[in-house]
Amino acid sequence: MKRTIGKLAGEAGVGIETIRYYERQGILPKPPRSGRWREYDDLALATISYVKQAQRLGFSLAEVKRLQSELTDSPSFCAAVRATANDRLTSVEAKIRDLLDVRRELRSFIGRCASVEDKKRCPIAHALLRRDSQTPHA
Amino acid sequence: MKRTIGKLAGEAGVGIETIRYYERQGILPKPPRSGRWREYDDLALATISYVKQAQRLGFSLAEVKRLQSELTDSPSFCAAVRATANDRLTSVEAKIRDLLDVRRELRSFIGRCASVEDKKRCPIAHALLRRDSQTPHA
DNA sequence: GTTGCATCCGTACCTAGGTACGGAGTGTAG
DNA sequence: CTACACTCCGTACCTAGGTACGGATGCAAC
Repeated sequence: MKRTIGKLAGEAGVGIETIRYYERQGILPKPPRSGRWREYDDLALATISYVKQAQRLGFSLAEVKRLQSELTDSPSFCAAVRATANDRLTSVEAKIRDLLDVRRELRSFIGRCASVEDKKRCPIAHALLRRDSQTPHA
Repeated sequence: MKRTIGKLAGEAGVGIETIRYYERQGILPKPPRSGRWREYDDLALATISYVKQAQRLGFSLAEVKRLQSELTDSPSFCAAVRATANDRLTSVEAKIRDLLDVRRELRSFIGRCASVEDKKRCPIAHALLRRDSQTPHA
């Protein structure tokens, strides 16, 4: 099935400008034209949905593009995909650890904060205070 | 203790340009000058370290700035800080859930991927494939 | 008394992933 | 035939948090 850019955008759930952007970035190939207009097939739709899936998993467009090159150039494409996914898994796990730390600190902070109602006794207040009086009518 | 911008930058572990940027953004007040040069006191150092701590917990500079205004304007500064921290906690928890999902999907993907060595049988390969042949010597 | 580092300021640039704009051409429905 | 929607292209703009540049000036040491 053939469709114009607007149809494809609707089916893929992205904006028209996004598709043209992917084409500029080399993520989507330049499609054939029917006269002036880009003409997309089902493969283009599948490509966009793979890109979106990859983004959801945290891959950048640059990584997607690199995998595309490896697909054509490298005999060990599957190994390259696994390596990329493993790298990503490692950084996701690091990020999870970070966020668990942040959660712990936030909870502790909220607990301490709840016990101080007077901002004059709050150390945060002192450090955040803007001393605009140092620059009067400036 | 008084120091110039370069000294302050060194003590706070940030760049000189970062301090001038914070000043432009209204995060740091305009300091007094000794002649041409900015002159910072210990409070400026404490402010930067609070900002850095806030950033580590995921607050944006805009949120830091908003809290500063509330500090001067609102009698319930402590409540505002707690509300901001609670919002942040909620979004951190959401992000943790997202990342746990992503981790699960990545692991499953890597497992499936490991069982396919031939890229001709890989569905990813088909969707990522660049069909550059459609635009020869362009 | 000059060498050399620090600082001044305004402005432009960077990443990532798009989004918006403007003016022109074109396909299609009524 | 005339609206009107759709598409074309290049280019500028957006967020967030800085970073870099360049020419001028000042301070301090040798």
